[in-house]
Amino acid sequence: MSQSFGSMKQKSAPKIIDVARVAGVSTATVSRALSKPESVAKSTREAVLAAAAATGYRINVAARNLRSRRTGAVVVLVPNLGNPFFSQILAGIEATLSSKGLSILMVDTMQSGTRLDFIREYVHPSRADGVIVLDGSLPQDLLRPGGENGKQVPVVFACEWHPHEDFPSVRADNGQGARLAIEHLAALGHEKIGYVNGPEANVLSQFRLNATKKALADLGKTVNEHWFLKGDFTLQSGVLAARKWLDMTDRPTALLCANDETAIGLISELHQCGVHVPDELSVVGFDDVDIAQHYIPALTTVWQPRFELGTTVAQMLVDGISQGDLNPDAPVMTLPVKLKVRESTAAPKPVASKTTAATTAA
Amino acid sequence: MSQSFGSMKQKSAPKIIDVARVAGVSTATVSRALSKPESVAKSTREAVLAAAAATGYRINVAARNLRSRRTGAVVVLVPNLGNPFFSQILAGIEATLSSKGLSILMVDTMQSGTRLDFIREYVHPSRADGVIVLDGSLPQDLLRPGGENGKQVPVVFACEWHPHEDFPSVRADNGQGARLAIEHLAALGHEKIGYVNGPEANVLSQFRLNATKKALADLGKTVNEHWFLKGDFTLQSGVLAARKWLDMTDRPTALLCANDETAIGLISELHQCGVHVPDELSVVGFDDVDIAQHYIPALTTVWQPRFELGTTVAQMLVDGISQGDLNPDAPVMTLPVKLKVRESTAAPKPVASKTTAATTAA
DNA sequence: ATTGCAATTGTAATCGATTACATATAGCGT
DNA sequence: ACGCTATATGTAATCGATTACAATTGCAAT
Repeated sequence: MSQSFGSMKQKSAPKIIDVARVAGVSTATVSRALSKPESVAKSTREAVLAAAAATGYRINVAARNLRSRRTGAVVVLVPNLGNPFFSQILAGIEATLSSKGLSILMVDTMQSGTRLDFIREYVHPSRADGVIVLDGSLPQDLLRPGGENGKQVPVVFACEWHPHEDFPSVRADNGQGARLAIEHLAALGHEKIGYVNGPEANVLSQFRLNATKKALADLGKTVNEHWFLKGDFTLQSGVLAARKWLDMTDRPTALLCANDETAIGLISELHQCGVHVPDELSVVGFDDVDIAQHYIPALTTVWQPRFELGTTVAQMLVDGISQGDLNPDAPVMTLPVKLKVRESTAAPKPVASKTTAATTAA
Repeated sequence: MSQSFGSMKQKSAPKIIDVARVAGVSTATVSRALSKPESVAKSTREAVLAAAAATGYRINVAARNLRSRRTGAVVVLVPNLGNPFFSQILAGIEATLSSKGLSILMVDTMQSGTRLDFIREYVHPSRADGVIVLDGSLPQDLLRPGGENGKQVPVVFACEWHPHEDFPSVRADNGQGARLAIEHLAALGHEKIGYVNGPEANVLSQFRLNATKKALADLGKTVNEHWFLKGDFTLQSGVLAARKWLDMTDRPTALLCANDETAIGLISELHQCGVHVPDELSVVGFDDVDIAQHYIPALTTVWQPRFELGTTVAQMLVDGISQGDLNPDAPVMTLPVKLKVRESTAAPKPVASKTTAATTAA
């Protein structure tokens, strides 16, 4: 009854030569039939496919990669996988890359932050065919390895970018987003408009901040530095911003936040303190995360095409990989944004102390 | 002035033999010095390391993988990368795997859903050293490939699992979570308690649903099928649940939702319709996503240790990989949950029609 | 019939590391 | 001094596919 008789030998995984034998052709033909089907005769192709199916053949990726000097993988450097903002972008990247047969090596630059060498490992032709960077604050030499010797891995940026380098990149029109938000607030009648920034070192923070100031200036509004608060994109930084706002003597009547998390943290803390949005303060977010329209109040915010950002940057990289080179003239694609006006913004409430209310009357 | 003189030959990437030459040793020694440093004399090791640094040597991963019959990669099958619920878990997985030098191949089973073969590609020893599955609804044969021939890839589940298979898995104590939620509602005085389910096919949905019914029964509460609504974990399904609740003649006074998204969609839609939570309906979520405590009202919900779920499942897999085998007795780890009582739950409002209010008085 | 070209297929070198096995050296007990 | 073991290193086979190059075949044009 024992099953361990000799004939039951553990046949190891079938290799290309096994398929070749079954199909009655050479390994070269099998390889071609599988990877470049149009280069073999129809009858041969069918025989090979049948043999592959019969033997249960599965290609050994390492062997192929070694010989063909590619990896079939793209490294994605994410600042913080725990941040839901990136999930839609990643989904877009995944959709495009997987449709091209490329796999995704996901690296969290925050987790791995202590060991830059760990990240450096991945930015290398033997590791990946290309790199997508969602983190604008990585040291530049990490992405331009080697210098003179050997080929570089194509690198593209999405969302964030390196201000002083010219890598190809795809981004949302952050400047336009800030401008739309400020114009919306101005149109509602706000004169005293502030801003809650993201991390100072972050290129998006800087860009949105500058665009905000410019838009305010263009509209002839006061740019009061006291109304420009620091933050770091987290819910908690919104909470802190709320407390700072409460402590102010001369409060802005509207705040644009560097992202939705900040806006939500801000509104929630104000709510805890009995301050109502938008009655006492108008708040605008940035990104239009899924929750935004279901927040209470529904958040007025700048929508970004996050999924498309992902698909676009992935496509850009795929094109670059297949062309062999990527930086003809470092294209920068800027995708349009939209302002979603919802319930967290309203006209400022008439100020009791001043008699500006009178001016409203004819 | 031309730079293109002959001596400026394009030196290709240095290989192990180049390092060996510089260090004055054999390739075998270089390999050992780099991967098993303790097996080589101290002086040699230093010489090799210096030579590696001098030449700028970077290992060719494909070559190593081919020879050593491993991949250094773990496949993570995510149901939906766009869903922020998974980001914390992924971050935990990333933290643990990257600390072990394993890279992550991220595959979105929803994106790739139309082509199961695409996913099958990844569940193979030549592609990955192990697989972490966050999607309980994948066909089983996909994860148990081949059958008799060849070795299997170790597979572990996190969060979700296969009800009829015994893969090792790590999960939150969903039953306890549902029970805590129901007990909390009961303690507040609710008699009419309902539930908004997730996708019916989802194992979490089923589990939470059953635990909810059991908890209700144990407490002697009515289990009214009309109060058990369908859903699918999305914000939108919460919105629909709200409309169904509004349409009811005999409404429950409290609803437990299968996840936070549903709860938030529910509350936001009720808010739009002028119904106040928790005054007119108590709502409990599940998962404690970051936003939950900053929602208005702050969401009472069941907290799950998401990051730890990730680190734990990754560690389990790493152990399994190093032991060569994984399924000694298919361990199932259940991590504890906590109920976070916040502001979306309150005692039910006294019913006007009945005179039950009188019973409250002594 | 012969040559030339295109379409197919086969042969064998090759990708770059790891590792089984062989060899050399050093240390140590008797 | 001898043999024995442990440690360190070298030699060369090996992982499993791809692909340059050669060889074959069929067919059309001359």
